[in-house]
Amino acid sequence: MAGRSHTIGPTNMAENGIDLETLRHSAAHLMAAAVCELWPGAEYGIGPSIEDGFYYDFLLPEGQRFTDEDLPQIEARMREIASRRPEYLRQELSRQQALAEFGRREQRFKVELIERIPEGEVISCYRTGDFFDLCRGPHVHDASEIPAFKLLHPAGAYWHGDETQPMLQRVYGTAWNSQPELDLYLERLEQARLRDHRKLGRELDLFSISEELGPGLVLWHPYGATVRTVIEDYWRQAHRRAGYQLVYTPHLAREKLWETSGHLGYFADEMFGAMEVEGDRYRVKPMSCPFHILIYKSRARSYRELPLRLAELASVYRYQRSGTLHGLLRVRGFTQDDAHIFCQPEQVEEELARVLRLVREMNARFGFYELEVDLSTKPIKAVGSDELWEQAESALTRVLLAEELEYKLNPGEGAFYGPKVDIHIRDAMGRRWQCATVQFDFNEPERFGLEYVGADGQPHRPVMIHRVLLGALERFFAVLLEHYAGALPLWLSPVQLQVISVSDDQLDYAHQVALRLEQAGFRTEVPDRPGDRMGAKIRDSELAKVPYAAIVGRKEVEANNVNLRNNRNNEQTPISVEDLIARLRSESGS
RNA sequence: GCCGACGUAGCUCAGUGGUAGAGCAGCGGUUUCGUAAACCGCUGGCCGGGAGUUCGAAUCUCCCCGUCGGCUCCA
Repeated sequence: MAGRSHTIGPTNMAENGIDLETLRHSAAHLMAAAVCELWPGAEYGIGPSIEDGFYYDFLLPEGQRFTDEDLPQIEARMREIASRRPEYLRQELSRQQALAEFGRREQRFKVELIERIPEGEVISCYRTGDFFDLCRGPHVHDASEIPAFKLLHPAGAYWHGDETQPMLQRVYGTAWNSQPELDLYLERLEQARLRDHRKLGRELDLFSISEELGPGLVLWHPYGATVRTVIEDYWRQAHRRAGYQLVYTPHLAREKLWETSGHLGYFADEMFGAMEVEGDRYRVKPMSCPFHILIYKSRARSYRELPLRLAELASVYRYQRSGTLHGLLRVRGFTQDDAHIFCQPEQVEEELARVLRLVREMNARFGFYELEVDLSTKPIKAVGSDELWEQAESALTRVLLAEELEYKLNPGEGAFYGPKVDIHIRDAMGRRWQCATVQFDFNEPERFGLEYVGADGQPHRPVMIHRVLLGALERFFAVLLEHYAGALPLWLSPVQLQVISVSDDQLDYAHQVALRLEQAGFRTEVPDRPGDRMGAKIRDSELAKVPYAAIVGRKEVEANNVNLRNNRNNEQTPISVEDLIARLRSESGS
């Protein structure tokens, strides 16, 4: 899950005990040993340790599949094997020996793996009881050294992750150095479940996805739409400040446009089908770049007006396979905070630096301070000259260094049309999310024949940079919700304050107070369901994660003030409405 | 799309072949109350959809749709 590579537990550091990677890898072997005993003739693929656990892939005889009920049985067999304390015995084999050994055992996946091992590399295997596996190691001494493990869920997984390959049966598990650590991890999984944006979205009445509407299409309810509007307003303001010009473009275009851009060639699988209009074919847009390019091309451009930064909150539609949809994190219709920067080659570094600064500023505003950067470079199949790539990659590297952003290099992982920088944020649970991405594009300026007139009076080709900062509003909203567990900061809360009357007698006063707050620009509600007691209203207010309640009873009416209740820490303060407004202003940064 | 699981009231869930249930929410009434739930009553379901087995299906079988956990891909 690129957008959701969850790390739930503490990092994989062994505080006391065995290195967790070793431990988990050994647990994977133990599980494979158990599976091979229970399903004789099972073939095994790979079984690595992963963040928070391990898995192992199997091909069971006669196309059998694991079900949830199988897991306790496998786990019991693992414990039984572990109680015999089999040692993990290392053995180095020659290529021929290894091929013969796994050939004899009819382990075709292992044979394939051995064939892929480069000449001259040591081929090592590990034996655990009757289980024999190709493996680099290292491992624990014996199976009793795995103090705490649990199998989590079965899943299907293609061999080498390739759909054309057979689908293997994967079992995920987790292993820790002690039972309390395992318990803590399971508890964190439960915590993550509680702050799942899909659950919060329903409970807080923020959004829904309706089967009648269609999978992967989002309905933003009034509260959710309010948050989105706040995000959008801030975004527009920040972009205008940063020198962007805002544009709007349609949701449809002639299919021909996507031929020109090249999207039909390599992106057709993700585009919704064509519709016929007056003999012409139209497509719903999966991205906005061609539209922004057409704005650029609508007249001759001078070097004097570059960089031209066109930005749009653009709703796009992409056909995602049904199995990949996931709440707001993976949808078919979403809104990118898209922008395209057209500039002269020598302006590239400055533009990149500005984008990165804007990424920092915006993420910080939303409460994300930790950024992790991936730089992906030229893949084997690519357009554009080596020289262009070289320039762009070195510009990216220089800017990352200058901005003091540490980055991870992913050689060959760039898009075919240009190198890219992906920026990940870490949320409150330590999970990593990709939101912002900056990509060079050597393809489209060429295809659309973009030009500007330079100081020399000659036509030149501009450099084009695609970038999103929040990514998609849907996904970003989901990340925000999970980050704050639904308790959004004051400036983002759909309802910032509720005025709660002690009895119905103070309702008039409550409405007067609310009116003053609304006039001061705060989103305010007065709960007035007849018969509800103050306690019930406070409870509802807390459950709705409204940051503040202003309690008004007889005392407050008399003193012409309110009793401010911080719903998040139950702090109570008598305060005048003027002071309350000042306080809310300062907290919300407005 | 593929593998597995699941789908009962708006929500959370009970109900394994014999008349569809609970709590919360909603609605009506009574209560006017000081920091997380007042009380009484009522409404609400083609048991995801379709086909089949059966005297009889929420329950068993098959197909479809959707959701969830993965694989792949990505904002």
